[in-house]
Amino acid sequence: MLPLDDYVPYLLNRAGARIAQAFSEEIRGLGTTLQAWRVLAALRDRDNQRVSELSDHTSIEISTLSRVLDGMQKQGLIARRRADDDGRVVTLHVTPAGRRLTDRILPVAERYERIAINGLSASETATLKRLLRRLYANMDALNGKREAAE
Amino acid sequence: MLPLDDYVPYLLNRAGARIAQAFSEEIRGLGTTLQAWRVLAALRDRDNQRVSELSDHTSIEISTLSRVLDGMQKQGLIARRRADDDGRVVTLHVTPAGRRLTDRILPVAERYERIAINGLSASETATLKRLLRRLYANMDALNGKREAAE
DNA sequence: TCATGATATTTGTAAATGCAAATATTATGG
DNA sequence: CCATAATATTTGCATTTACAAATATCATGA
Repeated sequence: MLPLDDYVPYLLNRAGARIAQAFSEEIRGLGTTLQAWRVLAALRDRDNQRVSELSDHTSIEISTLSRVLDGMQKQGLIARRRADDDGRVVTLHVTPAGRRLTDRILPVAERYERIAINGLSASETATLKRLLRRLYANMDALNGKREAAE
Repeated sequence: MLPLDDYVPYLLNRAGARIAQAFSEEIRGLGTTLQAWRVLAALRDRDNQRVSELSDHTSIEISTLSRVLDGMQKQGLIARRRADDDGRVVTLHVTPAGRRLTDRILPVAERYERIAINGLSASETATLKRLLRRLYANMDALNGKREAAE
């Protein structure tokens, strides 16, 4: 049978797409993009990440991310630094301008979180977050298995 | 504060991206794409949808969708038909070949649903679905408000 | 130490995407 | 009935994206 609105990947995509769409439109007014925000948010969580880590934390494919970083660097939002202990690794750093932009986006991000979970109780929100983390872990386990098989 | 993994849009995107990624890779072996599957799944739910409805149900931007439909039409998976009561409207129909492809993707889709919700109880799964529908409705309400303001 | 393989990132290139404009058709008010 | 506005879809075009290949650096074992 499988009606569409009982299919988790569909529900997930649908909700995510709507939030991303609305949020993107809004921060366009701040002269930036959703992808750039994902990078800034990840680096706010922890600065000094390497490109591959950032790719993981933002869900941006690594070669795409490389070019997103080009753009952000040109805008002076981030800086690339070559790791001194391993010359292959590039680490990313938020500049003061990047921090200022982050601070302007943050209230918007917080507002969209509130809009998204509007009408959910605190316990429902906590459950939602827990289940979403579990979904991610489930998919991640699958990835691990596939890589191990190679 | 806002740590990233406590932020609903982030958790949503992250889980959705992982599922989409794994599923895409898999159905590539069937000679098709995630976007095409979204169209087929939506039309399986209800055939005869117009382009704008399909855009809504698949979360594919309408001009992008128009070209996805071009490709699927060339592959003989769907047919376009002009509505006889309104010449502006184009409705979409799955062909027998499209149905055969759908039948081959369906078991894969069902498997990914199972993988995603692995470890969740039936009641947790039901809760997850309910909360995701609510999130979508919340964002949709926002859209409605914005359009009404114009 | 040197050759070979592994890892991290970037770049080449073709395809996908999305905004805005164009096109086609229908609805509405005078 | 006609002009104008509204609606549905497609197309022009610049940007973004992703796969594969290239590049740069490091690790390993003979």
